Amino acid sequence: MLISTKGRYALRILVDMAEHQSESFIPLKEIADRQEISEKYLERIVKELVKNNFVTGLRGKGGGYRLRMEPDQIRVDAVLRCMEESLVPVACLEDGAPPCPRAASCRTLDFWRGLDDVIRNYLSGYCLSDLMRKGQPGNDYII
Amino acid sequence: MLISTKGRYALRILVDMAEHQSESFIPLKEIADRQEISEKYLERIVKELVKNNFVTGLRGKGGGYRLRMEPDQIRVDAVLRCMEESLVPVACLEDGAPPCPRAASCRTLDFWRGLDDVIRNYLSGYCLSDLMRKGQPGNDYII
DNA sequence: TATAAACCTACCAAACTGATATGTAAGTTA
DNA sequence: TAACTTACATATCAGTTTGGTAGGTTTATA
Repeated sequence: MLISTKGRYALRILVDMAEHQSESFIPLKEIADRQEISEKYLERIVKELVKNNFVTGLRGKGGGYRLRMEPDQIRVDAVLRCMEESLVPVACLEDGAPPCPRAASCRTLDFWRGLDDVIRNYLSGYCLSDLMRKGQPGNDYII
Repeated sequence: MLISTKGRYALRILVDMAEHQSESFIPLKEIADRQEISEKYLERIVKELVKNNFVTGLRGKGGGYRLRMEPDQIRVDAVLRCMEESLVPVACLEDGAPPCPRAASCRTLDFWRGLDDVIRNYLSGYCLSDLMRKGQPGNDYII
């Protein structure tokens, strides 16, 4: 599986926050209830989102989490990349991977690179606001 | 990882066979040597290829494996699909998956479907002969 | 009969996945 | 100040997948 629950849940959390944006903070319990995901598991995920500056947390009563950027400034691939640490379809293309000695003569490498490009391309076209309105990117204000 | 070594090795095995096609059979040891993959591990992979009718095996001295179809009749996605049993980027889209009760209201489902489409589309455009000449599909006879 | 090959079955270590459990720290309100 | 609420921290864990290895059996050829 290219994308695990961590990546999927992270997106759902952020979309949820975006759709319930206000001055105040949203407690994780609220999101967990709405999204029907265990609060404890969400904690682990939100932690990453905090570390990567997508959201801020505030402790104590009235606390919770809040987006740190506007939904149209949060790129989906950036979110996924911080949760998954690799969105590459095959091991050969891994970022830190040792250079394959067969690369020059490999018949399949270009094929995998093409697949990687296609995936990258798709992912880079979306930001959080695109997911909120369930439309395709670039289709703003069509009504 | 979307594609494991099994899928990758399977493609390399088939390309290797295609490039060394003849009347006779190619022993697995030969392929293993050329591809620098353990013969024992290849056994497991070729077994699937036999079961799925991509290759035939012949036992005994002078035996080995041989393609059962022309390289331009073997689609890459068919090969991968029989090795990986799922080429879907997220669990929600799994074939046998129980229908998600949140599907109707899910903000991310369409996004994932789009990703799946893009991947499917790319994979379905290639067959073994495309990999042999390291070109793009449809670029036949440019020289 | 010796040999080479496919074929078969079982096992295994390491990593990854998807969590749960049990706290502690920091704010808010009565 | 005590109670409460919330984020934040750390450890553990069961199950699955991945990428193999080991050892043996069957079938064909020379």
